[in-house]
Amino acid sequence: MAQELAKQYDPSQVESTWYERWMQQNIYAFPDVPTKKPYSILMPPPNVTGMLTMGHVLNHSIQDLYIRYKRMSGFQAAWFPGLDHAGIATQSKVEGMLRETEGITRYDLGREKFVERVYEWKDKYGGIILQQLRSLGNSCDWNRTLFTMDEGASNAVREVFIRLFDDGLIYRGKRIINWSPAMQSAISDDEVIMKDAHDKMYTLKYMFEDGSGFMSVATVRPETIFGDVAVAVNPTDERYTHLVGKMVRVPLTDRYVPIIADDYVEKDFGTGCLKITPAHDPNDYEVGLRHNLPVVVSIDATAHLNEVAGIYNGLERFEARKRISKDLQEADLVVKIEEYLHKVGYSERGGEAIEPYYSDQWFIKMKPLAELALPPVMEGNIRFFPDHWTKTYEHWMTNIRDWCISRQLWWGHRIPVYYTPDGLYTAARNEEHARTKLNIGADVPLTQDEDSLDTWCSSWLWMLTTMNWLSDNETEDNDILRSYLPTDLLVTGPDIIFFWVARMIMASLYFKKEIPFKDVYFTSIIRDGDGRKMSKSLGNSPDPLFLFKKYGADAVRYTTLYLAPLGSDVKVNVVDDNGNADAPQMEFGRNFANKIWNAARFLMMKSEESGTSTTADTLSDAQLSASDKWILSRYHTTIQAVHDNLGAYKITEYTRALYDFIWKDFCDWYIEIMKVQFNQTEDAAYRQALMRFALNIFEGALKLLHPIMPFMTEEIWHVLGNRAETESISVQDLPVLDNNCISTQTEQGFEKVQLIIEELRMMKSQAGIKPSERLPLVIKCAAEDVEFFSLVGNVIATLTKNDVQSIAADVPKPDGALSAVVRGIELYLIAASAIDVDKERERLTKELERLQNLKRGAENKLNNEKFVANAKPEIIETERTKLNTAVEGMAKIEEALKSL
RNA sequence: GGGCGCUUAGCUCAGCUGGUUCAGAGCAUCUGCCUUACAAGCAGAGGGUCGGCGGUUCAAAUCCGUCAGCGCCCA
Repeated sequence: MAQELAKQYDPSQVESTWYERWMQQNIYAFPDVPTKKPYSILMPPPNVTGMLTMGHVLNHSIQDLYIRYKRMSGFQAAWFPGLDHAGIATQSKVEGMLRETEGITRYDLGREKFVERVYEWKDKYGGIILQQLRSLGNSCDWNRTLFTMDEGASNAVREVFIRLFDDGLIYRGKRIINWSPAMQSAISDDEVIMKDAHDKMYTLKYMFEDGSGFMSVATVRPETIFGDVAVAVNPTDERYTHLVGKMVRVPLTDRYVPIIADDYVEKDFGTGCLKITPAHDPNDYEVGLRHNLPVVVSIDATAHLNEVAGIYNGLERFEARKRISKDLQEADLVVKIEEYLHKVGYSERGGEAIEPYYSDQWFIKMKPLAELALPPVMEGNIRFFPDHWTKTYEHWMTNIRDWCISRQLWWGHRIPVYYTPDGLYTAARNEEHARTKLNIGADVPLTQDEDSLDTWCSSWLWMLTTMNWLSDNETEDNDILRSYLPTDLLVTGPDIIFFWVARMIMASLYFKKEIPFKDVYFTSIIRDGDGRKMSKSLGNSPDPLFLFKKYGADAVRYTTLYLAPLGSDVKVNVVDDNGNADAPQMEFGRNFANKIWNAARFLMMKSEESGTSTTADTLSDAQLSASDKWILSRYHTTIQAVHDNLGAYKITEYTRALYDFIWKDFCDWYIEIMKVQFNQTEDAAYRQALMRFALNIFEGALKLLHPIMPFMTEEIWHVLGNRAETESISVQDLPVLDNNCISTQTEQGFEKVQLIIEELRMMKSQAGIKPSERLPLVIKCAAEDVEFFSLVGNVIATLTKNDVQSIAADVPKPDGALSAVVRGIELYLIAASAIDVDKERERLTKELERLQNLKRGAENKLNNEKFVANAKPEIIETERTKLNTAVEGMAKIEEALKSL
């Protein structure tokens, strides 16, 4: 214990050292067959696209908190880590990098070379991310790290495709899908972000075939007129019913299209006439299907107009809009142009406007899966925290739409479908398998589908692939699955409730007939000072590593969880620090860490002074002072609070309970009292026992705090106990709750002592007397309390820097003294010089007013018959006590005022 | 248009299964302290009619309704 501790806590050295030792000891690995009751968590795999954000810090801190908490509660803690290949996001990053650094596109490299380059990227950034997660302190079993493109995971993805195909749940078809022109790929509905757009509403003239005038048709996309196949009106719209069946001419063309009637058209919208362009609008597509209309594609995959557009062939869509708008006006085919605010879909990745695109894609039929996945959540077998997300989940599941899973990307799992030249196709593991399924010979050439699968086609199997399900194409069950599925907790952001959470529930139930997890904790969304969500794309998140370096990972973890309540977003102010985004609120956690560090320094110093040892006896029951009993009661109350709050996922409450106990109760009060107790005797055995007592509580508090501040608690636990490097606090048991130690009576008694001390300090402060000026103190209390206050008198005197003159039931009020009444106890401080009578009168009058209000409030209640009749007895009793103490106190203060 | 959430001190947020002297914490501000654990600290102080209105109740920051503002999700 001879180690010198710095005055200020320096996390940098401590954190890296301990993480390395934990890894060397391999203490976070877990066996396939648990030796204890298992508790498992699936880590949502971070993307390999770049750096982590504050959101990851929050999410991973919560997971690590629960894993460590359960590990210290006697469970086999099993945290499965991994990384996600993030198809579209990663491919776009790598393409961007190639464009900027080498001026080339993926087509210049070809598929194979391009994928090699993406793997290089993945190795680099995946490595960085894993390093960041280590810096955070994650106690997962890294030996089990799974990458979604690993062979085992890929096998499962392929097998799942084949099964769903064979079960008739996967189909291929021409549909309108969301097309990202930048990525040259389909994207799912969930990857489209709707944003307000200021556009123009054009009302165009569609001339009648017989020359009898025109229909006014409103559109925001005049560039799509070449794909028009009809003009639709509402069947109940009397303005137009007589026109249904007539033909009108598409502006700027020689084509005529019919006027049709369809419910989809809103009479009040625009002119009530809608142009129908099935190839370029999903709603129009549905209308087209109902009326057997052709699909005319006029915009190609690169968002340029095609040959159908005649002289506009080859123009980019927005350029075309300008040209066509101008030409329409010159041809007198425009009725009016108005400003129009509406929602437009943009690609989550590329950021460009989505182009609805008519093309061949692969889909999963979602309805049968949704029917499986809804009941467990509605019936509470899977619980959401906060609970209100179940409504969102229910709505999505009951309005489910088929999932477009094909992506025209090179980075991802290639679709395992093989085609013959005759157009036969099937899903298979390989060509041989496909030939068997198609019953064709080796001479028939086969080609594999060029497209890749949506990234979530691997993520939705995460609870299975992390446990090696079908990793060899065949093994349906194994020790890991039997032991750890369903997992206990999933921690994730509510923004991926559909992408991921819902689909995992579907996949788990469909393929394994088992729920994937029991509890789902939806984290807060972290926003910057302006309320914007922190994200990689916005670049408004501080770099976690910068924050770790400046404040310590423990401090960042602690502050983040302290700030992030269940169920609502959290704002973190971001300021600039020499070019780095900084979050000054993290000082809160850093200061807390420093406080704990210094408490440890103090305890160590006194331990050495007393010569106590880890094996020394603690205080006997008979030796416990009122203060000792009080801190013991607070300590066990805190243990209870930790379990209650973590059990209810009230993480913020957990952080507050520990903050209050350690800083307020232990440091502000108990340590100061300990000093008094330590110094008032020379008894070495008592001093050692006292230190042992305090150390036991402090080490217990460290254990309770370890799940959220793993590094610092480990360091201090070693220093205080002089423990070997191979030991770890993270595999110790949490302190055991003893309800016998919790006493409201003890706590209330001590509360009086606290109030008296605070009152005495305030009396000096307000009278302008220096805190350090020692004054004689007289305490006048009820006879039965004299003994109690005599025992704590020294504490009161020392903590207020006064000297006890007398503690008795019947002392006369000293002359020229400052006086106060606290809970019926009279306090007198005998000032050396004349007291300021005006100030004293002011202070006493203020207190008198406060008591008068208290008295009035209590009286009003007690005089109210209905209150006395309805309120719970203990509430009534409290009001009576309140009234009595107020009346008593007032009498004493009035007396004091008179004698001034 | 439908659904969900938020609004408490200058700032960031607790408290909200209604009642313990309940209006709190941290930061910021002001005053005094380098008291041998800690100035990243200690001791004190000021600061809010708990978004507006209405209701239920003996009792509302807490429950209900409504309005306003902000945010998110889905059409």
